[in-house]
Amino acid sequence: MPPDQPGTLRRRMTRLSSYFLPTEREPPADAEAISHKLMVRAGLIRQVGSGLWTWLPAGWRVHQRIVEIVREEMNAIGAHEMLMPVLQPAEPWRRTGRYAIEELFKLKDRRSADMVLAMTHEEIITGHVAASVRSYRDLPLILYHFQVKERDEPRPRAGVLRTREFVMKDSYSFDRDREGLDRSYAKHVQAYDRMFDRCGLRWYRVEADVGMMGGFGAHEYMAPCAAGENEVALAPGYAANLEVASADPQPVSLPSRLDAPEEVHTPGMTTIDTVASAVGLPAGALLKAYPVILDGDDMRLVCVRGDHKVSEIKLGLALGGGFRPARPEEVEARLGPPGFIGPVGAEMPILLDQAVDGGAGYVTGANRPDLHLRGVEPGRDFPYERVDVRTVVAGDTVGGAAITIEAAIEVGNIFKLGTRFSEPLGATYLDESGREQLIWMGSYGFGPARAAAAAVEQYNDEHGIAWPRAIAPFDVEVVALGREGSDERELGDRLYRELKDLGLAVLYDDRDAGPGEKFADAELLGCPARVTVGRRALAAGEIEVQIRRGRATRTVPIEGATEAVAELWQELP
RNA sequence: CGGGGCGUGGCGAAGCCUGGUAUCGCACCCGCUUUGGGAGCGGGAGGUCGCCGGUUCGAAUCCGGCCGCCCCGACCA
Repeated sequence: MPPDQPGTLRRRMTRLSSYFLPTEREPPADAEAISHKLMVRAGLIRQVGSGLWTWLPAGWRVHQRIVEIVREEMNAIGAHEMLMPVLQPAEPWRRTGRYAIEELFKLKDRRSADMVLAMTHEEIITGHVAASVRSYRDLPLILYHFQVKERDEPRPRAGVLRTREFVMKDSYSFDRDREGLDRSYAKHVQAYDRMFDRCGLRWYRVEADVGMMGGFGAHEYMAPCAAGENEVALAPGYAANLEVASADPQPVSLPSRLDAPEEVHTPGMTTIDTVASAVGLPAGALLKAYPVILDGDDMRLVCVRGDHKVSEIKLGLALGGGFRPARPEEVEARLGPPGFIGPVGAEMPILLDQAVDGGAGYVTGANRPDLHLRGVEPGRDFPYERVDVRTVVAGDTVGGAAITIEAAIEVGNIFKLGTRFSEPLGATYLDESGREQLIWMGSYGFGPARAAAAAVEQYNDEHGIAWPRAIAPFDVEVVALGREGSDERELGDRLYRELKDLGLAVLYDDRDAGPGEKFADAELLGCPARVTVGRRALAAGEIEVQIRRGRATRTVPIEGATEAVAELWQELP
């Protein structure tokens, strides 16, 4: 799909009477997310199947405006646009080990060769670079494309927020070493910050999990909104995905020390809450024991404060590998009855979360039925290794400031891959001394569809969407009241032409519909400014301009109205 | 993958329990009226009730199987 060049979008005739903008009065019955409801109602998107969406003309204009912003910022950091196929041979995916990914669509061609539908393009781009880059003189490089991604998602949801097919801008950086990668990464940070600013989104750049791909660092760009699938932990100067966030815990009042642990009878009390109220202490004065089995079949006992939860992501990072929770029979065999386990006497390495105070007495399971221990001191009563594995909670502090937790949707991510792909695919170069070296890579994604949906999530009211100026389907919607041939229509026609000539993208509602319907449709679609030409104002020598966000209206003299509207538009958010 | 729900003209719903000629609102078409907040009156078109099978004189309705879609969780390279 060739992009619209600046200008061509704007010269096109866009009269609503002959445009395909099917609005709906009611949202689809199965829609939950605001962006899902509004984008369907406003005639921007339509569903084809689970996680499969068509972009209708007005919706595609939004998409393409975002694409153009992204393209400009990528070009500004010296990246080169290209295009790679979605349908690919399976072979390079086998080489990188990604053929096993369940989300990867797999198929066979007519000669029964294994093929895949790409979910990203590391394999192919790295193959090209491996084949053509020979020397350190060829580096660094940043290459990118806008291409469809296919992912067999277990659960598509919320309109275009999580789909099985979507366009992504993916770029890939190639450098000779780690420092070079850091520089390419920094360029992307700069470009991405600008992209999201220009799209008019509220966003955060947060520290992210590097996931199963390993890697040397990653950030996610998160747009806060109710329909978001992620949570971000925020404090002044701090932003992280909740999955990996770290913070100082809130204090908990602990009982005075004991010389040695004492048994407490706790019949049938297998939960933190029941034990806490039985001993008359806050949940944070208890230790929660979480037994896990490592990939090598070894067992570890992870302990966090009773009022905290283990973050499986952080635990995975701390363990440096895969793990699973121990099954009840494994707990029974190696520790004690589930519900009454604890670190004292446990014959396995113990990982103690750093929120647990070292020199104080905690209540823990006794590894015997119906018994807990009080006054248990880490170090004195059991050996441990310090880890940071808990999920932070709102009210914890970073640098003394309390964090808040907000739902957000991931709209972009940037990732230091290192040599994860260059190694299996043989992407190397010769350095100055003629030695073969692996290329250091980064990969960077941006989802225009998600950015569009996030904008709808962030900017809407009971009447519909209120687009940021930069990505609205049209800059101005002209609503002419009255019928064909009336003075209102005549002036509407004129304003439409003049606004277009000034370079604005204008949608002109020239339908033979009532005023209520026109206003309702205009506010649903959400162009940043609406120009109304009606008899009332016409008689006074004025037209009316409504700013969509906030819905404030003002009148403008007909004389010089076009310039006034264009000036006003420049100042919109 | 676990749990829950839904499938009836373009959209939203009722009817299903208790089997008997498919209903309502909006949208659509024609005519007249109406034009600053989703208009009024009159006339009209449009549905294999997701699919297949079974029970029955008769199935949107009861039974079985399948398909599709949504939500929560798990997952999300």
